[in-house]
Amino acid sequence: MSQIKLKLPDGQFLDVKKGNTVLDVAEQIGSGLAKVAIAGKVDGVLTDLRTPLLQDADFEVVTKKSDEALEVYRHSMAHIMAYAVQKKYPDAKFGIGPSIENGFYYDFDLPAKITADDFEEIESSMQEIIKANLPFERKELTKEEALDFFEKKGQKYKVELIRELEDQPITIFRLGDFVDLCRGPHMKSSGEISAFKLLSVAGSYWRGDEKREMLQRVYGTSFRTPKELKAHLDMLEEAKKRDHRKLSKELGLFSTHEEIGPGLIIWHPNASRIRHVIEAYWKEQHYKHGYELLYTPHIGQSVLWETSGHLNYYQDSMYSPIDIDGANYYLKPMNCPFHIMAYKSELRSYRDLPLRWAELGTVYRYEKSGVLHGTMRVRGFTQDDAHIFCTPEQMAGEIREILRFSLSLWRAFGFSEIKAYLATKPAKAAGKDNEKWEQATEALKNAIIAEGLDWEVDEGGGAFYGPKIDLKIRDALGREWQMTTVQFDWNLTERFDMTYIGADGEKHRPYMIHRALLGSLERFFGVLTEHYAGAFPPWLAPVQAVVLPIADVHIPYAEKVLAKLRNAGIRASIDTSDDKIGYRIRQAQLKKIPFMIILGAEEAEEDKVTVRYRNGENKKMLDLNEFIDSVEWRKADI
RNA sequence: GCCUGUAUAGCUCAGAAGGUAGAGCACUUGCAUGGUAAGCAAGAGGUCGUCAGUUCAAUUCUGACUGCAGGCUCCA
Repeated sequence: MSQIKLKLPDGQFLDVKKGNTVLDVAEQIGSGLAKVAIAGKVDGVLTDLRTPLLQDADFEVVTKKSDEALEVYRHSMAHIMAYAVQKKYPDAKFGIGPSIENGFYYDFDLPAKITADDFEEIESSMQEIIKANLPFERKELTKEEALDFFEKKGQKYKVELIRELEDQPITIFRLGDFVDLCRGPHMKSSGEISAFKLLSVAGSYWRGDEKREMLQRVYGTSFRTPKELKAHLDMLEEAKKRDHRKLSKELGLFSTHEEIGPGLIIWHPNASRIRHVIEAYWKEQHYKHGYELLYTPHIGQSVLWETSGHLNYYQDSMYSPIDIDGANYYLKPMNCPFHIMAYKSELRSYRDLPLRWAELGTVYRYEKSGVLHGTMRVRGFTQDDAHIFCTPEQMAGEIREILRFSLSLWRAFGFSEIKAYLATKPAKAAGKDNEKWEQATEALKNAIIAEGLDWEVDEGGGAFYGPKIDLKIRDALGREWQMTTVQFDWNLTERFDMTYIGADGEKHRPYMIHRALLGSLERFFGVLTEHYAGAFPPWLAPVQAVVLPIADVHIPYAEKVLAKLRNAGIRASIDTSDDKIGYRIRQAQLKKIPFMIILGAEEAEEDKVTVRYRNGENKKMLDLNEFIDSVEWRKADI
């Protein structure tokens, strides 16, 4: 038997017998290690413990504590769940069952519908499987053997998958009576798993294709310990509490109406106040960053959308035309053509560039009814849009500037964890303008690196008209939201035949960059609401302070304090209802108002105020002016 | 759009073998002027999402539609 050479993480080499399994090697390194081994990593690929090693490789043992082990756990959980489902429905056909962030799922084709009521039964069946401590048995088959095996079982989805597999041999895993096509890796046995819970069931298309069969997908979550599981379930609870749709009802933020139409948002006074503050800050910052602001119409004639190409490529997302005097007008799904028309209304010189034109532009897009979600996904929304027209030489600097600007906005709104995704040339743009693509992609990459952002490449994720950067921001619950997008566009400049006169006196094509920093105000507002759980920081809070006189006799003094607060530009209100002070404090607390100014005989006498902070903290007998000075009522540079 | 649920007062939710409904909060009024998360009492408020079907009778059963929810696909 020949030997192979494995390179361990510490740089040492280990000679082992060819054909030894990952587990054998772990054993060789140390029996303690073998005990805690969950899988191996061979040349960076997660590999099952039972896999024989056939050639020299970088070798690493994945132990219980690593994140990769958690993936293995969850993937194994998916098999255990599938086994439980097979016990309940022997005719079940199986789709796929991977591990995902925070859990796992499995897709089933079943003779009956699974509902949440079935979870308890399936869970206890899973418990039994775990208790039985059944081994996961790995077996290698040829493609023919595998096809034969699953065809006999009537597992048509597995057969379809195997047909497309090129790797030989094909591996299957057996757990009790459940045999699944699977690359692995898996645990040694089902008993090594402890904390799990089934969460939900939903439909999902086979292979994500809406023309294919609809399968039933059961989602579950699992962790190494019950404690971690509980922490995750608590987080889900917390997310429910923070749901912007729920908070909207509690705080009076927005509404939608069947009579108006789905996905169309009515902003109520409190949300409108917040939006006003956001917009005011946004506009001020844009002027500071060298932008000009534009206002453009909501509709435009068909010829505009023909030129832009939207009627060709984007019509599915556009609403039917409106006939005006025999001409077809379309509601705008994007603002760019209008900005381009503004550009084209004059002859432009290279001396005019760059032009940075921004607009809070409200657009309308047809979104499938099933995707609508609160203010996060709607049919009418306002983008914080801008278009930058520049020379090719200016491009890199402009990108850099946009990123920096975006980061400063996110910081201002209280978000600090940001990740960039560099979307490169897609297959459909293949061949064309390679040099341009490379240049622009390079500029985007350099900007990301210069800003010190965490990032990864989204290979082929760019639009057909140019590469882009998307920024995802992480909220207080650790959830990621895609917000900022910065996109190159060589298509529209061409279609609209945009030009500028260069230093050489000749016409040149400008570069165009689309960008939205917050994304859309509706979506941003939803994220902001959930991030702060409705307890907006003072500068954003619709009501910043409420004045609460203890009893009627204190109203005159309270009015005086209210006037002073308002004079200082603070959004303050007064609650003179005849409820007792405890009740009014409760009301203010439920409305998450940052400051309660409580005034009674003592305060009136000494011309002081008592402040109750939103967190319950109480500061008695403060000087009003000193209190006012202690709070950031507005972002410094508004 | 597709799958699975779901729809009762402004909100959160009960409810009936098919005989037109109830609580808490909110709201209105009265009493109480009360120092840090719900004072007391009374009152008002619903064609039980819409339209059909079955039935002597439908808010309850059936179907369609619409909205909403969780997913899938798509996306700011």
